Amino acid sequence: MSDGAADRQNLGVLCFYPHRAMEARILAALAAAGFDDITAAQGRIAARIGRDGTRLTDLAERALVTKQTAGHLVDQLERSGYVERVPDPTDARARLVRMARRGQAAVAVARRVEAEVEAEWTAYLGEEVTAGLRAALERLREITDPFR
Amino acid sequence: MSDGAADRQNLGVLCFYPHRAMEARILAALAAAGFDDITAAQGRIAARIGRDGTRLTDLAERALVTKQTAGHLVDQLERSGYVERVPDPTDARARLVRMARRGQAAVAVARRVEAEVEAEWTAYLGEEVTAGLRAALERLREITDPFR
DNA sequence: TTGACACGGTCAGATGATCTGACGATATTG
DNA sequence: CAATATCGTCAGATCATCTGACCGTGTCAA
Repeated sequence: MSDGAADRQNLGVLCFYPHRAMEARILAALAAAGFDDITAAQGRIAARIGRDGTRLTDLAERALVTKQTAGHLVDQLERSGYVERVPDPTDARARLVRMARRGQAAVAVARRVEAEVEAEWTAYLGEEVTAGLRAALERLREITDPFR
Repeated sequence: MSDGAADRQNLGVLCFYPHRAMEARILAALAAAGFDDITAAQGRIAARIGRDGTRLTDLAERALVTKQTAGHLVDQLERSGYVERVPDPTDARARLVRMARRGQAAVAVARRVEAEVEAEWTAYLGEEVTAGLRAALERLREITDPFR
Protein backbone atom coordinates (compact mmCIF):
# COMPACT_ATOMS: atom_id res chain seq x y z
CA MET A 1 0.00 0.00 0.00
CA SER A 2 2.93 2.28 0.59
CA ASP A 3 6.57 1.92 1.44
CA GLY A 4 8.39 -0.34 3.72
CA ALA A 5 9.37 1.32 6.93
CA ALA A 6 12.60 2.82 5.76
CA ASP A 7 11.58 4.84 2.70
CA ARG A 8 9.73 8.06 2.44
CA GLN A 9 6.19 7.60 3.65
CA ASN A 10 3.14 9.18 2.17
CA LEU A 11 1.43 11.98 4.02
CA GLY A 12 -1.55 9.82 4.85
CA VAL A 13 0.59 7.30 6.68
CA LEU A 14 2.52 10.04 8.42
CA CYS A 15 -0.74 11.35 9.77
CA PHE A 16 -1.46 7.97 11.26
CA TYR A 17 1.13 8.16 13.99
CA PRO A 18 0.04 11.33 15.76
CA HIS A 19 -3.59 10.37 15.47
CA ARG A 20 -3.03 7.00 16.99
CA ALA A 21 -0.72 8.35 19.66
CA MET A 22 -3.22 10.96 20.76
CA GLU A 23 -6.01 8.45 20.85
CA ALA A 24 -3.98 6.00 22.89
CA ARG A 25 -2.99 8.66 25.40
CA ILE A 26 -6.53 9.84 25.89
CA LEU A 27 -7.85 6.33 26.26
CA ALA A 28 -5.19 5.47 28.79
CA ALA A 29 -5.93 8.57 30.83
CA LEU A 30 -9.65 7.87 30.75
CA ALA A 31 -9.07 4.33 31.93
CA ALA A 32 -6.82 5.58 34.72
CA ALA A 33 -9.52 8.01 35.79
CA GLY A 34 -12.05 5.23 36.17
CA PHE A 35 -13.63 5.49 32.75
CA ASP A 36 -12.30 2.11 31.85
CA ASP A 37 -15.33 0.83 30.00
CA ILE A 38 -14.90 2.99 26.95
CA THR A 39 -13.40 1.76 23.70
CA ALA A 40 -11.62 3.63 20.94
CA ALA A 41 -14.56 3.34 18.62
CA GLN A 42 -16.92 4.64 21.25
CA GLY A 43 -14.54 7.51 21.87
CA ARG A 44 -14.47 8.41 18.20
CA ILE A 45 -18.23 8.74 18.22
CA ALA A 46 -18.40 10.51 21.55
CA ALA A 47 -15.77 12.99 20.40
CA ARG A 48 -18.14 14.23 17.74
CA ILE A 49 -21.10 15.01 19.93
CA GLY A 50 -21.79 18.73 19.93
CA ARG A 51 -22.64 20.83 22.93
CA ASP A 52 -26.39 20.74 22.33
CA GLY A 53 -26.55 17.19 21.09
CA THR A 54 -26.07 15.72 17.66
CA ARG A 55 -28.18 13.49 15.48
CA LEU A 56 -27.11 9.94 14.97
CA THR A 57 -26.88 10.38 11.23
CA ASP A 58 -24.58 13.36 11.67
CA LEU A 59 -22.40 11.46 14.09
CA ALA A 60 -22.10 8.65 11.59
CA GLU A 61 -21.21 11.05 8.82
CA ARG A 62 -18.59 12.85 10.87
CA ALA A 63 -16.98 9.66 12.09
CA LEU A 64 -17.13 8.10 8.64
CA VAL A 65 -19.07 5.04 9.67
CA THR A 66 -22.52 3.83 8.77
CA LYS A 67 -25.46 4.94 10.83
CA GLN A 68 -25.90 1.37 12.00
CA THR A 69 -22.41 1.32 13.42
CA ALA A 70 -22.93 4.70 15.03
CA GLY A 71 -26.20 3.49 16.51
CA HIS A 72 -24.50 0.42 17.89
CA LEU A 73 -21.80 2.49 19.56
CA VAL A 74 -24.26 5.01 20.94
CA ASP A 75 -26.22 2.11 22.43
CA GLN A 76 -23.14 1.08 24.36
CA LEU A 77 -22.32 4.63 25.42
CA GLU A 78 -25.86 5.00 26.62
CA ARG A 79 -25.75 1.76 28.56
CA SER A 80 -22.55 2.90 30.25
CA GLY A 81 -24.15 6.21 31.15
CA TYR A 82 -21.97 8.45 29.02
CA VAL A 83 -24.66 9.78 26.72
CA GLU A 84 -28.42 10.03 26.53
CA ARG A 85 -30.89 10.24 23.69
CA VAL A 86 -33.51 12.95 23.74
CA PRO A 87 -36.17 13.75 21.17
CA ASP A 88 -35.23 16.38 18.64
CA PRO A 89 -37.75 19.18 19.19
CA THR A 90 -37.46 20.26 15.59
CA ASP A 91 -38.04 16.90 13.94
CA ALA A 92 -40.09 14.04 15.31
CA ARG A 93 -38.16 11.52 13.29
CA ALA A 94 -34.89 12.41 14.89
CA ARG A 95 -33.34 12.11 18.31
CA LEU A 96 -30.41 14.00 19.67
CA VAL A 97 -27.50 12.22 21.24
CA ARG A 98 -25.99 14.33 23.96
CA MET A 99 -23.57 13.98 26.80
CA ALA A 100 -24.91 12.77 30.12
CA ARG A 101 -23.28 13.69 33.41
CA ARG A 102 -20.75 10.88 33.26
CA GLY A 103 -19.90 11.75 29.68
CA GLN A 104 -19.18 15.33 30.64
CA ALA A 105 -16.84 14.18 33.35
CA ALA A 106 -15.01 12.00 30.86
CA VAL A 107 -14.80 14.83 28.38
CA ALA A 108 -13.16 16.99 31.01
CA VAL A 109 -10.46 14.38 31.50
CA ALA A 110 -10.01 13.96 27.76
CA ARG A 111 -9.64 17.68 27.25
CA ARG A 112 -6.97 17.89 29.88
CA VAL A 113 -4.94 15.12 28.27
CA GLU A 114 -5.38 16.60 24.82
CA ALA A 115 -3.91 19.84 26.04
CA GLU A 116 -1.11 18.00 27.77
CA VAL A 117 -0.15 16.02 24.69
CA GLU A 118 -0.33 19.07 22.47
CA ALA A 119 1.93 20.87 24.86
CA GLU A 120 4.45 18.05 24.61
CA TRP A 121 4.32 18.13 20.86
CA THR A 122 4.70 21.88 20.82
CA ALA A 123 7.69 21.65 23.10
CA TYR A 124 9.28 19.18 20.71
CA LEU A 125 8.45 20.91 17.45
CA GLY A 126 8.55 24.52 18.55
CA GLU A 127 5.70 27.00 18.62
CA GLU A 128 6.05 28.12 15.06
CA VAL A 129 6.22 24.72 13.44
CA THR A 130 3.29 23.52 15.50
CA ALA A 131 1.20 26.48 14.44
CA GLY A 132 2.08 25.77 10.83
CA LEU A 133 1.20 22.14 11.25
CA ARG A 134 -2.18 22.99 12.67
CA ALA A 135 -2.90 25.49 9.94
CA ALA A 136 -1.94 23.04 7.22
CA LEU A 137 -4.05 20.28 8.71
CA GLU A 138 -7.05 22.54 9.09
CA ARG A 139 -6.69 23.61 5.51
CA LEU A 140 -6.28 20.03 4.37
CA ARG A 141 -9.38 19.07 6.22
CA GLU A 142 -11.37 21.19 3.83
CA ILE A 143 -10.69 18.72 1.06
CA THR A 144 -10.34 15.48 3.00
CA ASP A 145 -13.28 15.64 5.38
CA PRO A 146 -16.41 14.69 3.49
CA PHE A 147 -18.54 16.15 6.25
CA ARG A 148 -17.27 19.65 6.74
CA MET B 1 -13.00 12.70 23.68
CA SER B 2 -12.57 16.05 22.00
CA ASP B 3 -14.74 18.83 20.70
CA GLY B 4 -17.94 18.85 18.88
CA ALA B 5 -17.53 19.51 15.21
CA ALA B 6 -17.53 23.27 15.42
CA ASP B 7 -14.78 24.06 17.89
CA ARG B 8 -11.06 23.84 17.59
CA GLN B 9 -10.02 20.25 17.16
CA ASN B 10 -6.96 18.66 18.65
CA LEU B 11 -4.04 17.81 16.44
CA GLY B 12 -4.68 14.11 16.73
CA VAL B 13 -8.17 14.41 15.35
CA LEU B 14 -6.99 16.73 12.61
CA CYS B 15 -4.57 14.06 11.52
CA PHE B 16 -7.41 11.62 11.19
CA TYR B 17 -8.93 13.19 8.10
CA PRO B 18 -5.97 13.06 5.74
CA HIS B 19 -5.06 9.59 6.90
CA ARG B 20 -8.52 8.28 6.32
CA ALA B 21 -8.89 10.09 3.02
CA MET B 22 -5.64 8.68 1.67
CA GLU B 23 -6.53 5.21 2.78
CA ALA B 24 -9.95 5.39 1.18
CA ARG B 25 -8.55 6.65 -2.09
CA ILE B 26 -5.96 3.91 -2.27
CA LEU B 27 -8.45 1.22 -1.41
CA ALA B 28 -10.88 2.47 -4.03
CA ALA B 29 -8.20 2.54 -6.69
CA LEU B 30 -7.06 -0.95 -5.79
CA ALA B 31 -10.61 -2.23 -6.02
CA ALA B 32 -11.05 -0.55 -9.38
CA ALA B 33 -7.87 -2.19 -10.61
CA GLY B 34 -9.18 -5.63 -9.77
CA PHE B 35 -7.63 -5.94 -6.33
CA ASP B 36 -11.04 -5.92 -4.77
CA ASP B 37 -10.40 -8.55 -2.12
CA ILE B 38 -8.21 -6.44 0.09
CA THR B 39 -9.39 -4.71 3.24
CA ALA B 40 -8.12 -1.63 5.00
CA ALA B 41 -6.60 -3.66 7.81
CA GLN B 42 -4.83 -5.93 5.34
CA GLY B 43 -3.56 -2.86 3.54
CA ARG B 44 -2.19 -1.39 6.74
CA ILE B 45 -0.16 -4.53 7.27
CA ALA B 46 0.89 -4.90 3.65
CA ALA B 47 2.02 -1.28 3.58
CA ARG B 48 4.65 -2.08 6.14
CA ILE B 49 6.32 -4.96 4.38
CA GLY B 50 9.86 -4.04 3.43
CA ARG B 51 11.57 -4.80 0.16
CA ASP B 52 13.32 -7.91 1.39
CA GLY B 53 10.53 -9.13 3.59
CA THR B 54 9.64 -8.36 7.17
CA ARG B 55 9.05 -10.48 10.22
CA LEU B 56 5.56 -10.84 11.52
CA THR B 57 6.51 -9.40 14.88
CA ASP B 58 7.95 -6.32 13.22
CA LEU B 59 4.86 -5.87 11.11
CA ALA B 60 2.72 -6.06 14.21
CA GLU B 61 4.88 -3.55 15.99
CA ARG B 62 4.87 -1.10 13.10
CA ALA B 63 1.14 -1.33 12.57
CA LEU B 64 0.46 -1.13 16.29
CA VAL B 65 -1.48 -4.35 16.52
CA THR B 66 -0.75 -7.60 18.31
CA LYS B 67 1.21 -10.27 16.53
CA GLN B 68 -1.89 -12.45 16.54
CA THR B 69 -3.80 -9.84 14.60
CA ALA B 70 -0.93 -9.36 12.22
CA GLY B 71 -0.71 -13.11 11.72
CA HIS B 72 -4.39 -13.29 10.98
CA LEU B 73 -4.16 -10.56 8.37
CA VAL B 74 -1.08 -12.06 6.79
CA ASP B 75 -2.95 -15.35 6.53
CA GLN B 76 -5.59 -13.65 4.47
CA LEU B 77 -3.11 -11.78 2.34
CA GLU B 78 -1.34 -15.04 1.72
CA ARG B 79 -4.53 -16.82 0.75
CA SER B 80 -5.31 -14.04 -1.70
CA GLY B 81 -1.87 -14.34 -3.22
CA TYR B 82 -0.58 -10.93 -2.21
CA VAL B 83 2.23 -12.08 0.05
CA GLU B 84 4.22 -15.19 0.82
CA ARG B 85 6.04 -16.46 3.85
CA VAL B 86 9.58 -17.66 3.48
CA PRO B 87 11.99 -18.92 6.11
CA ASP B 88 14.26 -16.34 7.61
CA PRO B 89 17.78 -17.54 6.75
CA THR B 90 19.18 -15.83 9.82
CA ASP B 91 16.79 -17.24 12.37
CA ALA B 92 15.04 -20.58 12.24
CA ARG B 93 12.28 -19.37 14.53
CA ALA B 94 11.28 -16.59 12.22
CA ARG B 95 9.74 -16.33 8.81
CA LEU B 96 9.80 -13.37 6.49
CA VAL B 97 6.62 -12.03 5.01
CA ARG B 98 7.29 -10.63 1.59
CA MET B 99 5.37 -9.44 -1.41
CA ALA B 100 4.35 -12.04 -3.95
CA ARG B 101 3.83 -11.17 -7.60
CA ARG B 102 0.26 -10.08 -7.10
CA GLY B 103 1.23 -7.97 -4.12
CA GLN B 104 3.85 -6.16 -6.14
CA ALA B 105 1.28 -5.33 -8.79
CA ALA B 106 -1.03 -3.94 -6.14
CA VAL B 107 1.77 -1.91 -4.62
CA ALA B 108 2.42 -0.35 -7.99
CA VAL B 109 -1.18 0.81 -8.18
CA ALA B 110 -1.10 2.07 -4.61
CA ARG B 111 2.05 4.06 -5.23
CA ARG B 112 0.53 5.72 -8.23
CA VAL B 113 -2.54 6.81 -6.28
CA GLU B 114 -0.45 8.00 -3.36
CA ALA B 115 1.46 10.26 -5.68
CA GLU B 116 -1.74 11.46 -7.27
CA VAL B 117 -3.38 12.34 -3.97
CA GLU B 118 -0.26 14.05 -2.68
CA ALA B 119 -0.16 16.09 -5.85
CA GLU B 120 -3.74 17.19 -5.25
CA TRP B 121 -2.96 18.15 -1.70
CA THR B 122 0.12 20.03 -2.78
CA ALA B 123 -1.88 21.90 -5.38
CA TYR B 124 -4.34 22.92 -2.71
CA LEU B 125 -1.88 23.83 0.04
CA GLY B 126 1.01 25.09 -2.02
CA GLU B 127 4.49 23.61 -2.29
CA GLU B 128 5.90 25.36 0.69
CA VAL B 129 3.13 24.58 3.14
CA THR B 130 3.12 20.96 2.04
CA ALA B 131 6.84 20.65 2.58
CA GLY B 132 6.43 22.16 6.02
CA LEU B 133 3.62 19.76 6.79
CA ARG B 134 5.70 16.78 5.80
CA ALA B 135 8.66 17.96 7.80
CA ALA B 136 6.55 18.55 10.88
CA LEU B 137 4.88 15.15 10.60
CA GLU B 138 8.18 13.38 10.13
CA ARG B 139 9.54 15.12 13.15
CA LEU B 140 6.45 14.32 15.15
CA ARG B 141 6.76 10.71 14.20
CA GLU B 142 9.94 10.53 16.20
CA ILE B 143 7.96 10.88 19.40
CA THR B 144 4.65 9.29 18.41
CA ASP B 145 5.75 6.14 16.61
CA PRO B 146 6.71 3.57 19.19
CA PHE B 147 8.50 1.53 16.55
CA ARG B 148 10.88 3.88 14.84
C1' DT C 1 -54.61 17.30 0.40
C1' DT C 2 -52.61 13.63 -1.04
C1' DG C 3 -49.22 10.84 -3.16
C1' DA C 4 -44.36 10.17 -4.12
C1' DC C 5 -40.17 10.40 -2.39
C1' DA C 6 -36.44 11.70 0.99
C1' DC C 7 -34.72 11.28 5.52
C1' DG C 8 -33.86 9.51 10.52
C1' DG C 9 -33.43 5.57 12.80
C1' DT C 10 -33.72 0.57 14.01
C1' DC C 11 -33.62 -4.63 13.38
C1' DA C 12 -31.40 -8.75 11.76
C1' DG C 13 -27.61 -11.17 10.27
C1' DA C 14 -22.98 -11.74 8.60
C1' DT C 15 -18.18 -10.82 8.46
C1' DG C 16 -13.97 -8.73 9.84
C1' DA C 17 -10.58 -7.10 13.13
C1' DT C 18 -8.81 -7.25 17.44
C1' DC C 19 -7.54 -8.81 21.98
C1' DT C 20 -5.83 -12.10 26.02
C1' DG C 21 -3.84 -16.25 27.31
C1' DA C 22 -1.32 -20.36 26.55
C1' DC C 23 1.92 -22.90 24.08
C1' DG C 24 5.95 -25.21 21.23
C1' DA C 25 10.16 -24.29 18.96
C1' DT C 26 14.41 -21.92 18.48
C1' DA C 27 18.12 -18.29 20.11
C1' DT C 28 20.94 -16.13 23.32
C1' DT C 29 23.52 -15.52 27.20
C1' DG C 30 25.71 -16.12 31.68
C1' DC D 1 24.13 -26.28 29.94
C1' DA D 2 20.43 -24.08 32.17
C1' DA D 3 17.66 -20.06 32.36
C1' DT D 4 15.44 -16.81 29.84
C1' DA D 5 13.92 -14.27 25.86
C1' DT D 6 12.06 -14.25 21.20
C1' DC D 7 9.18 -15.92 17.07
C1' DG D 8 5.23 -17.50 15.77
C1' DT D 9 0.83 -20.17 16.24
C1' DC D 10 -3.59 -22.06 18.28
C1' DA D 11 -7.87 -21.31 20.66
C1' DG D 12 -11.50 -18.61 22.06
C1' DA D 13 -13.85 -14.39 22.98
C1' DT D 14 -15.35 -9.78 22.06
C1' DC D 15 -15.89 -5.63 19.58
C1' DA D 16 -16.60 -3.07 15.29
C1' DT D 17 -18.37 -2.79 10.98
C1' DC D 18 -21.03 -3.59 6.89
C1' DT D 19 -25.35 -4.68 3.72
C1' DG D 20 -30.06 -5.08 3.25
C1' DA D 21 -34.66 -4.55 4.76
C1' DC D 22 -37.89 -2.00 7.13
C1' DC D 23 -41.02 1.62 9.65
C1' DG D 24 -42.33 6.18 10.85
C1' DT D 25 -42.02 11.09 9.81
C1' DG D 26 -41.14 15.18 6.89
C1' DT D 27 -41.40 17.73 2.39
C1' DC D 28 -42.92 19.23 -1.79
C1' DA D 29 -45.41 19.52 -5.87
C1' DA D 30 -49.52 18.57 -8.60
